[in-house]
Amino acid sequence: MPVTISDIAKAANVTKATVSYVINNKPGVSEETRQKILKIMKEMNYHPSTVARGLAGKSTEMLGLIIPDISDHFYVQVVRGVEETANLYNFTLNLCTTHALPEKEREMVDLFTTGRVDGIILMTYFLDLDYIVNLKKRKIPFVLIDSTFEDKSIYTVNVDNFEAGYKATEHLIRLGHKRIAFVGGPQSSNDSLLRFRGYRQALQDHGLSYSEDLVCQGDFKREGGYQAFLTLQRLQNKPTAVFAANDQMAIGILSAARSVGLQVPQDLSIIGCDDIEASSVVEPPLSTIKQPIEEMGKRATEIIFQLIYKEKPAQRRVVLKTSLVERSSCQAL
Amino acid sequence: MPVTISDIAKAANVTKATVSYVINNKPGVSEETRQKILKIMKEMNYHPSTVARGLAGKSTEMLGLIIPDISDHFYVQVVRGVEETANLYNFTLNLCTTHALPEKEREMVDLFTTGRVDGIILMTYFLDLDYIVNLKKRKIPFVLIDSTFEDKSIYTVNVDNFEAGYKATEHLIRLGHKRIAFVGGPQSSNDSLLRFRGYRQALQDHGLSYSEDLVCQGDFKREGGYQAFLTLQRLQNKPTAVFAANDQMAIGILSAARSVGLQVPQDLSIIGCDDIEASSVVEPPLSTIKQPIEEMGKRATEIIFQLIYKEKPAQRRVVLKTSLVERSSCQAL
DNA sequence: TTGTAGGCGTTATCAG
DNA sequence: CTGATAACGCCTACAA
Repeated sequence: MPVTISDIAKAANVTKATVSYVINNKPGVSEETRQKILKIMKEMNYHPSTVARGLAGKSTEMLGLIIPDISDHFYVQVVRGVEETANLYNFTLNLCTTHALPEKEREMVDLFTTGRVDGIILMTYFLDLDYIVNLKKRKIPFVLIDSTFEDKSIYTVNVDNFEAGYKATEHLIRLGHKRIAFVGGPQSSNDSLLRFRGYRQALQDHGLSYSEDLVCQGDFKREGGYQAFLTLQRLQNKPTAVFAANDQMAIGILSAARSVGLQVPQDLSIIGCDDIEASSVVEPPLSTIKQPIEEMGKRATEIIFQLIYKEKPAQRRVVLKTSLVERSSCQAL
Repeated sequence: MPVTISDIAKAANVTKATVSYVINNKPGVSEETRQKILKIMKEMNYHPSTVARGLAGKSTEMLGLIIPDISDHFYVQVVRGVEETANLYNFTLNLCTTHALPEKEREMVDLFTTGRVDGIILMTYFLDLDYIVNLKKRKIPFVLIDSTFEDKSIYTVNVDNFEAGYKATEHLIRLGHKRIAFVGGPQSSNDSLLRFRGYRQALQDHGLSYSEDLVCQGDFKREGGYQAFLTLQRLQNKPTAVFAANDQMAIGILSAARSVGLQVPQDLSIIGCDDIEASSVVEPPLSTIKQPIEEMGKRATEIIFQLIYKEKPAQRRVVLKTSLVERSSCQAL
């Protein structure tokens, strides 16, 4: 249906090969013919079929991106980073979601390894290390984002979640808090676990005792934070500060605190993690640990392109640092 | 590199054609051979190449989606609706952004019309009607979201922005407000224009006079709302309520009001438009007009599939209704 | 019921 | 410098 390379060849009175040469600007074509062909291509509004090109073994100019869920702002930010970087290379994104279903994860990976894309960025949580390592046999570059694997043979990009927990807790400690609660995410969350470890380590490094009472489990949602705080409030010895493993929960804690008549930050300091948009408009604005999420997408994409173009990436594991965003939800004791 | 149809054929002692038949479960293959082939495909973990299949004229199982910007929450929601619907059909998304650059828009459309995808959903703002109508010649289904065209020959999905403006204004009027300001988006925004028209119409229908003084231009951003409100404050006869053409600006107006010592909603009622996440956590929670953005993506995708599968969509123009979300930023006078 | 052969649009190889 | 020609993996008449 659309105009093909043969149409151009015919119009220019040459063969397809010659046209192909000028498309990929390879030598072996006289300047005269080259210009003529270029002109005709313009006139006929010709665009090489990426599909055919892909079949013939060349680049598809597409990157596969596998995320669990596009409703989650976290992944949206990753997508943003990937998209913008891919754009620089004139690549387009092939996006799919798994909804954190193991079979879907495998299905999507299989889909992408059939030559439909030139590289894959994956955020999967159920594929085991064996499966991932075996992906290398399929000869298509891939990078993992936010994965739990520490294997040295694969490329991964992560945020330093331990450091995030450490920083948040340390901030509270510096403000003089001694009874600091931790509200975690769901059991299954590795990120939450690492932040928790950072929290413990910070307590320990500053000579504060760790108490299980002060640790609550949430679900990364606002309501979970709300409930968790209510639980905390039933304690004899209440916390003066709380570190929530993400901002959504921190905001839930904020409303819970208000609902029981506490003032933030006068009566309670709160720090979150993520730096979502809502955190800056909430009252009081929420102090938080900002993660370079978009940057993760960017770095992963850069690695993919190095792999595609056969350059050797500097490192296999990149771990990005977080930063403290001080707003008004924390106060010195 | 990966296992191909020939590999399967060889292993099963049949020809590629036979394998192809069972892949597309067509008749003409004995149940016995079919089972045998199926089994071998499983064993060898075979997946037909979508690329080759696309070239041969079959479905690519991909939808092209063109948006201006993935940093904008509005488009993210559209993507979400599209993605989820496409998923039901086992389609994958080919996403690209134009950053609202005219050449990019054209480039992406051209890209997608070369057979790389089975259908296109586009949110472009610079391609003229002629160009769009001509797309039909390329024989690939497409649907426009949030477009300004009223042409009856193309498929479009929109939100009723006029109604949004009307509803917001009417809400304020019902609360007894008579001096209602309007803070619009950038000049180029058609959505903002339509909401403005709704605003005017509501005033008129309720016998209120329209005054140019009460209309300010913003930029759809928080800062723009902030500045716009400061301008409004310089008026002799100040407004008692303001309708912002989007929530970001409404939030800016909220801070501006606070900064000049006004209480919301006691001294000033504010209503926004969009219902972004921040609107529910801001203090006081913002009343707004909720748009079914995700629904737009969903509807557009459904139309695309009807087109792909040669069913006739019920209508060419679908216009979705908005709804009022009452929170605490508006008060009866 | 199965196999043969040609085509989809492009690239690559190898002569001329 | 240019032109045939054979892949690439799959689909679909048509023939056996």
